[in-house]
Amino acid sequence: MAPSPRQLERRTVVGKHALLKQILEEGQVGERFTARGWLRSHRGSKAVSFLVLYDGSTMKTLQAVLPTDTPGYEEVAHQLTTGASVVVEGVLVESPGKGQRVELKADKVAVLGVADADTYPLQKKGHSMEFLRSIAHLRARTNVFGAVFRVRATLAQATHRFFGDRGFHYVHTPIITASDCEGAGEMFEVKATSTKDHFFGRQAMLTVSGQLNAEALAYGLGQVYTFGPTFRAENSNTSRHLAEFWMIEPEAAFYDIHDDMDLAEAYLKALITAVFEHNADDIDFLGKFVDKQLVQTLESTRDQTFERITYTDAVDILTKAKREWEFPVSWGIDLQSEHERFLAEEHFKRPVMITAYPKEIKAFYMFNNDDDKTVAALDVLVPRIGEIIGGSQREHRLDRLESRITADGMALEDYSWYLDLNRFGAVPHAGFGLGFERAVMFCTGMTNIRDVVPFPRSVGQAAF
RNA sequence: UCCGGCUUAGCUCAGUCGGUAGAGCAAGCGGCUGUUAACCGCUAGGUCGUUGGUUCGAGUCCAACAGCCGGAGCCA
Repeated sequence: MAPSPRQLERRTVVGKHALLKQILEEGQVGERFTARGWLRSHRGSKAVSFLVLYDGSTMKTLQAVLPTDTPGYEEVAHQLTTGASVVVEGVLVESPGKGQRVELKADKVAVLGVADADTYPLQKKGHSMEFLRSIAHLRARTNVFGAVFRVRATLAQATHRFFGDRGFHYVHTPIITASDCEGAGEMFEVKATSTKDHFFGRQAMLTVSGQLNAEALAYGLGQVYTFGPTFRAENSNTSRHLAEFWMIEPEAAFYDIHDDMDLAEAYLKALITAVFEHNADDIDFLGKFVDKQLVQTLESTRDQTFERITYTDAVDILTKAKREWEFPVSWGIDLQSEHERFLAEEHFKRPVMITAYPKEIKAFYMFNNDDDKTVAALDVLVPRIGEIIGGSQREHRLDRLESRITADGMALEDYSWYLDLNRFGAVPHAGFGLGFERAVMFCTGMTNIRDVVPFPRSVGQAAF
C-alpha cells in the first residue's frame, strides 16, 4: 500500500532531522533512526551502556542502549559525560526496562561536542534555583527550565491564537516613548551615545505601557492587542518584579467593563487549556518537582467561574474577616498584598475579579461610574501570584476626561493627541494588561519571576 | 528603599560549649549480565564571602561591607 501524504511528510521530517519527540511518540518498533541530542546521563555496565538523550523537543528522554563492543565505542566512552552532544544511530525496539515505551538499540555513536565533566557545571542531579540563576546561559539545558520555557512558548502562541480567533488585530506599539505621564512608575531614559542633544528632540523613555497607543489603534481597527516588552525602573526587589518584562494589552472598541471581564476570564482559561493540550509532560514534571498543587490549581482555574465582586464588597469581606491586618482596611485604601492573597487564596479559593475602585487610587483614564466615587477599574487576582491582570473601561467622555486630568494636576496639552481620540468619534471601550511572566509563573508553579524568563533583568542584574 | 535570613569542597549541606574541617552527590580509578538521578569499593578535592576586631586560639563571638534568598512597599 502506498504511504499516505501524512506518512510521507513524517518520513521526510523524521529521516533528516528526527526530533526525539517524534521518535518517542510516533516511532514504530523496527524503524531505524538517527537521534541527535545531549546526554542527560550515561550509565555503563560491562556489556551494555545506557545513554539518556534530550534535545529540548520534549520533557521525555530517549534511552539509547549501546553494546560495549560496538565499533568505535571504546574511543568515545570517556567522552560520554553529562552535557556532551551526541549522534546515535540504531533501530527502535520495545524497551524491556521500566520507564519508557521504546528505546533505541544503537549500533553507531559519535560525540559532536564534549562537555568536560570536571568543569561542566550541570550534573545529573538537582540543582538549586539560585545556582542555576548564576549560570543562566546553561540553565535551558535542565529539566525544569526546559519545561518552563516550553510552557512559555505555548502561552505566547495561545495568546495570538486566542485574540486572533476573536477578531483582535495584533498591533505593535512603540518601545521608545516621549510620554512620561502615564503614572505607571519610574522610567528608563533613552539616549544616543553619540548625540549630545535629545535624539528625538525631547526627552525619550522606554515604554511602561502600550495602552494609550493601543487605544488609538482600537479606534481604527476595532479590536487590537499588543504583546511586547515593557520596562519599569522601580527599585523593586521581589520575586514578582522585573525591570524588563512582556505585557499583553488588548483594547476593544464598544466594550464595557463587563465585556472586559468576560474577555479576561476567557483569555486566562484559554491559556490553561493550551498548556494542558501542548505541555502535558511538562506540567506533569512541574507538578512533581516544583509545585504539588499545580495541576489542581490550573484545573480549578480553568473549570470554575471566576468570582466577580466590587471593591466595596472586597472591603466588606476584609473588614469582617477574623484576621489581624498589617494594613488596616477601610473604604478608600488601596488593597495590599495580604488583602489580595486572602481574597484569592483563602476566602474564595479561586481567581477573583474586583471592579469599581475608588477613583482617587486609580488612573485618570478610567471610566467614571455614575456614583461619581468609583471608576470602572478591573483587577484580576489569582492564588499564589496576586494581581495578574489590571485593566478598565476607559473614559471616553471628553469633558469628564479633561476635568479628571486637570483635577490630577496634569496639563491638558501633554495629552493633546490622547484627547483627540475621544474628541472625534468616541465610543465606549475597554482593555487590560496582563504581565506575561506572571502568567508563566501561574502556569508552571515557579515562585520567582526571574526563573520564567530566560535572561532576567532586574535591579543590579543584567548579566548574560 | 525597609525588615529578616543565608554565605563552609564543583553541587547540596552538617560542623555541638571557641581548640586548626566532615557527609552525600559530582569527578578520577576499579568492579558489576539491562540500567532508570543505577549500584559497590578506593582516590583526590577547602585562603570556611571580604575586611577589621575580641581572644593564647575564630568556620564558630562582634562590627562594617558585598552578594544572594524570603517578605514588605511599588506594580503587571
